Amino acid sequence: MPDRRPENRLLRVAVPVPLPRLFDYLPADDGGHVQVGSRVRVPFGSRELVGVVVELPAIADVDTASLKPALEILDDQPLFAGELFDSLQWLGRYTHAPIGEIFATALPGPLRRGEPLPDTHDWAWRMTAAGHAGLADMRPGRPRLLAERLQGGAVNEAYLGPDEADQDDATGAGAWRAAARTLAQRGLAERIAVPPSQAAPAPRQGPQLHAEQQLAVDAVLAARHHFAPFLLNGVTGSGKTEVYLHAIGDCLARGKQALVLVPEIGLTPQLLGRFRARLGVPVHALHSGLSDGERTRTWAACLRGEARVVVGTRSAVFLPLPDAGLIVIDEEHDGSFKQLDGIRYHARDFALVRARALDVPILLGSATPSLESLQNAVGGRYAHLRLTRRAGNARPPAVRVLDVRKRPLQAGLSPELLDAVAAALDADGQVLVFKNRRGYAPVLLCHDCGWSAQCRQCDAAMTVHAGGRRLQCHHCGARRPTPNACPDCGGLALQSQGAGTERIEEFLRERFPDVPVLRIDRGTTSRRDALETHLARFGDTRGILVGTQMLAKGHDLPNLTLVAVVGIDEGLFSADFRAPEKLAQLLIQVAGRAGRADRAGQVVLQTHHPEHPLLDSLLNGGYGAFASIELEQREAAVFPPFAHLAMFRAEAKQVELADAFLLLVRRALEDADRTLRAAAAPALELSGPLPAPMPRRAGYQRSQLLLSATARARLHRVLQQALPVIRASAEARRVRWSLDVDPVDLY
DNA sequence: AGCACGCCGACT
DNA sequence: GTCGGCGTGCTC
Repeated sequence: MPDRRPENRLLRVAVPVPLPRLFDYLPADDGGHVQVGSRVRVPFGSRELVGVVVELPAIADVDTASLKPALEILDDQPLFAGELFDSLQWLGRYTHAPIGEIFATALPGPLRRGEPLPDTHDWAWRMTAAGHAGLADMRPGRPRLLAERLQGGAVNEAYLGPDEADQDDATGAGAWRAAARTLAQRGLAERIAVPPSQAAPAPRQGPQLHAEQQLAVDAVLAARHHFAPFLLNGVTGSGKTEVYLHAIGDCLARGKQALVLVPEIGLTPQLLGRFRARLGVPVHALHSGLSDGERTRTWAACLRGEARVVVGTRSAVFLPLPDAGLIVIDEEHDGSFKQLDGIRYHARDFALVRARALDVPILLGSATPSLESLQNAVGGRYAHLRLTRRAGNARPPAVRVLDVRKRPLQAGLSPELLDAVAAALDADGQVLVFKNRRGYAPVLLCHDCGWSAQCRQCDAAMTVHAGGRRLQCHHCGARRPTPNACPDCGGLALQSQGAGTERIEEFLRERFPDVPVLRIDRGTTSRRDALETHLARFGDTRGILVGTQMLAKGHDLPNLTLVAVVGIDEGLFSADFRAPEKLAQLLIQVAGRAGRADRAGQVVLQTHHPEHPLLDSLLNGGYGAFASIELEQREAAVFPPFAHLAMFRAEAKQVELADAFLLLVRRALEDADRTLRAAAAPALELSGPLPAPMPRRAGYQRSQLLLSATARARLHRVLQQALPVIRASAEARRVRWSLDVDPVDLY
């Protein structure tokens, strides 16, 4: 039996600094009892930091001469225990990130700074004695309705309305809370702290499941006691959420916690309202719009097992789940699950690791699954559940491809597209003009014949550099000057892609002066709730919406009869191997916005490449057909999911410094790979240093180096061996650099 | 990452 | 004569 007495134990602490090692401390003078997973305040150089205890080595085993004592034990119960502690260790090894930074990113700000775990009581309202006496004299109205309800006993603040479905509905919860405050001002009611709700869930009956949904639910319930990954592949409108609700309801009935991850844009009040109304337990939301205090209380409520259901965005994957029973990832293909800075984790992938460690089922839902997940389903690693039927009678929209080669374009819009817009407006419909301009590097395109500049050595488009004067390949680095005329047809209509949404909006305003034109993009809609507000004001009247990604999902637009998609050609010929997948997902999603049960919608795709295989497979065989062709191409080209990638990025004031660092990285990786080659298996492929998609940003020159390996284990071993050399180099300190395992955006 | 220590230019 | 530039070294 090891000696566990605290006075004979050191604290081995993970400190939030970018150093890949742990630091030992003598026990704190206060002698507080420490456990692995608790936070401690420690001296570090000339400052104080909050770290996490990861080991309690015996004093006898360590040279204590240079050790300082810890200052304060911050938790008497560990914040990271069991599964979460282990899974975070795994994440550290997988991302090759310092463990101290991993723990720090897993915690909400206040806990990271050392504040105590907050109370997690609920608030309730109850009548005062004066209230009971005064009820009879009250005038009719909302306050009186509420007072009558409170007569029956205190009511949790989350359930003030007459109907639980009202919660968080702007007019619902807000108005009832106002009524409660009115009562309080008159001394008729008071707000009291109550222990968190322990009530058994009071779920409500949902609609009857159709046969496919029932099969899916049965499959999940049959596997509910163990780790089991499911891909729930359901077309738009097929009722995936109903399947989630049944699985979650079962999880709650077993007294377990459920975690639901949704994309940033997917966490709407409507979704929360639906969950709350149906599940009959408090549903916690976790997203970037919450205050530090709210996030921290939710974290604490999870740790204490009080929160039974949490719906959250990416960072919710770090919540402690002592009683986990189920994890759901909605829209699993969505790019917002990947964190792009700091610890570059993928919430979907980490959730899978956690589900395995927790030994619970995990449900990945999407109408347009990622090729990674599809491949896992095809390979039998995930059970593949399909929902092919649309609920109700909703018909899929009619899709028309418009060939715009040699057509006169105004603000990038063809006359035929404008005719379709006019017709839809004449029929009192709403029109969405969707401009796809998602971070693709600019490619060169001939407007006359559709030719685009391709690299001679790679199967990829070249990107436009140096203000349009040069073409460069991001795969091999090849360069050549931009041609003056199209090499195919001799035309002079070469253009690098793109009229922006502002230009389109301006043009449409002039062209259709008598209807409202609303532009929705990052520029007009930076605040979180601004989208809802804008769309609410736009209403159901005839008019035109112009926008990008943000309009691809979310808010229902029942009067939307025409979706016009422009600017897809850069996606068809992007240098990014993931561009076709993203474009196909986007097209399916945007198209799904048109039309309702009673009125079929219309989708118009404007392109220079009406015969492109992507459009052909998508239009004729749907996403499934597209995906199987695309998977074959990925396999042939040895791209994910048939290869595993990692990306080093570097930026510096001078390109030379960034490139010098990446060259050192390259050499270190090649050395490491050579020493491992005895272990057989094909070698690592390296490409770079190459200029990053936006080669200059904020005065910094940015370069990147891509690694690719067919065996994941090899990729990790090479990184593990090379990283100490890389970190210790003088070059590393002259640049800002990062390593991204499983990068999603290469260009 | 911070922060301290340390050795070279334009200012009270 | 000093204030401050950022190179480089270290953090239990």
